[in-house]
Amino acid sequence: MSKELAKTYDPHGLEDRLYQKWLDKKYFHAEVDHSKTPFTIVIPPPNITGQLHMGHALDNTMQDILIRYKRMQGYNALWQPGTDHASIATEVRIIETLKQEGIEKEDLGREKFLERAWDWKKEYGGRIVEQLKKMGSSCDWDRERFTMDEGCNKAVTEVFCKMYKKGYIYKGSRIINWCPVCNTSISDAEVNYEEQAGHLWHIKYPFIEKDGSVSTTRFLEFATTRPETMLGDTAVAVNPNDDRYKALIGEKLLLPIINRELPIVGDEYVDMEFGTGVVKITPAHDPNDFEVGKRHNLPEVNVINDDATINENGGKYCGMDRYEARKAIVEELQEMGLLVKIEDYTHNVGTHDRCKTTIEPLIKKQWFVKMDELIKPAVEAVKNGDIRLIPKRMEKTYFNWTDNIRDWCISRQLWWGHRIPAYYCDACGEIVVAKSMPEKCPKCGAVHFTQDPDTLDTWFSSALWPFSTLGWPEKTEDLAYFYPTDVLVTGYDIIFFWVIRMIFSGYEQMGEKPFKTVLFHGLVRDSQGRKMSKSLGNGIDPLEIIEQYGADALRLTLITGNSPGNDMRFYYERVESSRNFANKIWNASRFIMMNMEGKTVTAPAASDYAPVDRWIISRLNGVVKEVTENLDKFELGIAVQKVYDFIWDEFCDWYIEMVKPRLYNTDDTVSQNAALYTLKTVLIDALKLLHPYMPFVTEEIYCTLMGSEEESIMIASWPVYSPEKDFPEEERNIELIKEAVRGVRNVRSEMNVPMGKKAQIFIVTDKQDNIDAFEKGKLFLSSLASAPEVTIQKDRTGIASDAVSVVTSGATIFIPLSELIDIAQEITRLKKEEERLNGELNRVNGMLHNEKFMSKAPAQKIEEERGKLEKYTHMMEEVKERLAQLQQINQK
RNA sequence: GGGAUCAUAGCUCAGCUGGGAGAGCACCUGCCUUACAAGCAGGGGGUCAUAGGUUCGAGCCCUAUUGGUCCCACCA
Repeated sequence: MSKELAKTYDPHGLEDRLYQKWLDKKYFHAEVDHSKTPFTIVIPPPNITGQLHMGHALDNTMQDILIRYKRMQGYNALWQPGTDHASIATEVRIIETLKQEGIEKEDLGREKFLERAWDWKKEYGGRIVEQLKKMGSSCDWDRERFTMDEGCNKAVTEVFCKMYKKGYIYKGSRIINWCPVCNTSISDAEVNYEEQAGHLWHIKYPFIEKDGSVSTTRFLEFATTRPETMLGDTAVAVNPNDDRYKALIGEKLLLPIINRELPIVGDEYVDMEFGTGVVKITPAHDPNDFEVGKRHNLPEVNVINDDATINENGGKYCGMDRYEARKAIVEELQEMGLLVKIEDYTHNVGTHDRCKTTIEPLIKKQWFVKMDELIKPAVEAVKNGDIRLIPKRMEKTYFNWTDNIRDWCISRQLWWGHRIPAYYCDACGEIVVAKSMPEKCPKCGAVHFTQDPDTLDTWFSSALWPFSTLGWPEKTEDLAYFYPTDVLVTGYDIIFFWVIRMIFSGYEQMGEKPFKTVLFHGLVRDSQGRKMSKSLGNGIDPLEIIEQYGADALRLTLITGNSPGNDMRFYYERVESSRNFANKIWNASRFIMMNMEGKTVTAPAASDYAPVDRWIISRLNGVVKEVTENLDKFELGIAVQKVYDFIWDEFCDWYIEMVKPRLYNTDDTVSQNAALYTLKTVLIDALKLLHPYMPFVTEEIYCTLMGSEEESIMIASWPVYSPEKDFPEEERNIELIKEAVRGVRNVRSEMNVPMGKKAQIFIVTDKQDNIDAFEKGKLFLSSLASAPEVTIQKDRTGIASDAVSVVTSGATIFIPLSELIDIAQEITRLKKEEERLNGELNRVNGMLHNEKFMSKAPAQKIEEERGKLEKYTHMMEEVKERLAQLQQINQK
């Protein structure tokens, strides 16, 4: 033994040391190897601005579990890591720091700004990676990538040019979501709708009569939540089926303040039930009005600047902020007598998910990805099961988005990101999309070009992540071997941002899905179920938890009792119990090693194993089978629960205790060796099953047990279920003994017999099988049941009639404790037992006498129930007989 | 408006294809039994939201209702 384990489990100093060892040994590294089957996961790249939070911790633990499991199973496991440039998030952060220095982004200029951004990346980009390492993540760090590294840039340019040629990328003037604070367009997915208290202003516009005069008597009333946009009104719409208004279609109204003529148009978009059934149409500042405008060829009058102030089209309101203008316009309308009323009204307002600013719909020239064709294979893949979403219900969310998909606005008015590879001829304005600055204009022959100033949506490059990280657009061996990847693990909150976009990009660029399975997890919430957020200050720092309890405890906590796609609450108490579990294995291992000290433990002959050895081997075998199946079905929480129960309950609380007498008996070294060997081998396999979840503590124990730091559990082979290790006979027999032990303990506890007080027990059964079973378990039965003497016999000969009796399915156990027994109390206890058995018998009999059950239930089920009937009948007889006896004594 | 999801022990949650209700924590009782008090042994506690239905059999499947959470749409 190279060293001993410390007395208490302490993760400090252990985790960093082992992680370094794994790195040094290159265990995380994967190379193309055609003799092995690849298993690949690409990491959802964390933002370079990011700090490790509980979401990352959960996400990475799940991936690490899968990767470690598959690696142990002999797969060529690659966990591809990297980080995301997070264009807008990073740019905002840099602007903030610049502001602190009193510098504006524009003053610095694009080039200097990008220098700052790269400095930032260098300084903070590595931070999140170091934090992932603290979690124990077994990523292949030699392959670490960045969405703006050379390879990814190449992939982005390639895709952009390819899709432009195909007509899938186009530049168009459309209404887009504009963030006046970030000063950029954003995609639909980046808009959050928030309920806000506002008002509904009822306004009326006067008719322009046929003679051209403005009516002083005829008005048309409507309601709006945004009065300031009236400056851009170019029509008023009514529903053509609306009897109240259809005759008015074609007539004209006067837009007050601006004095613009507005036609009344008929459009079915107008809801007759809502408000007055009349809608003012502002094509330049409302997505729906934009559509109406297109249908009726209405002019688009833009009245709002990029910074959300009113522009020159707003007449005297020019220069005012949108909310200031709102106030002023309402006042003016009131003075003109055109304001009918103001109602309180709560409605949903679109806000930018990054900065929470109310977005402003504006018509802008932007770049778009045409989605209708691209989305088809992505829909098909999920429909036909080529890509599996776990849990399955996520498919609904997925289809909900794909069915209503709109073109994706990909251009951003930002500097930090992939610059759009579009060049404009300085002479004629011709657009050339190319991988580099063109030499001369294909249209006019001029040689000077200006590159489009915009950058791409950050998700454009993330969409390519599963193949860009493997070398695409080059045809690399890595790509051929590791693509498509196996599992994508991520939160359900980025299905639209990322998952769908990776899927259609994979099919479009690679002609193949990017991954076979998507495993979703939920959010980690605080103990009160609230989202962890900076503003609430309720975030729990995973690094602090690791510092306090260790990464293993954190990992176990995040996985236990968690099922795919479900949110979970985080409690310190749960981490503590996870840490306690680590301590439990630690001490069990310590105990086993202490007992092996100075002995050479060898594989025993098959006949030297005790039944209890075969029992735990068989139980382990069953657990191996189930846990493997659960892991294959991505049921990580269920799997680890089984490992936990096996280790703590069956292995520690039962097997170790059962085996102690043999360990302490130096006379029978054969039996002692069998026990030690079983302890050791079962422990090793249990550690292996646990390793993906708790990599550090399992590695530390494993190496100590093996006596060498050169060993590693993470490259050891995963336990395999084997039918030869099934011992149903021993499982049954040991279960009988456990039941007997529990029965004795139960009675002793009820009667307040202290541990120290030993009492002889008699085990009575007329079944030879059971006698044999108890006979073989006699040794540990005695210690577990605090009985100095255990007598096994076929009848009650020689047992005091006032002994306490416990009826179990294998035998009736008598404990002669005459000085303690209270006959009346004993009768009550047995009557309760009789009642219970009666209930059981009624249930079983009910089933077995039900003709329909007998004819329809599976034969196996019927057999099962028959077995129970026999068992309970026998137990009932025992109880009745015992009761009769006691009642007799009581009468004396 | 459309959809998803949840409702199980005091709390937080498991419960995989329907076949006798589980865990952790908390609580009560007794134990420092030489691996572990971060522990051991024992115990209490659930009409599985409500009402119907399908089935020999429902926590699980179907329908409706109530309450909570979330996503999508965005009727001015």
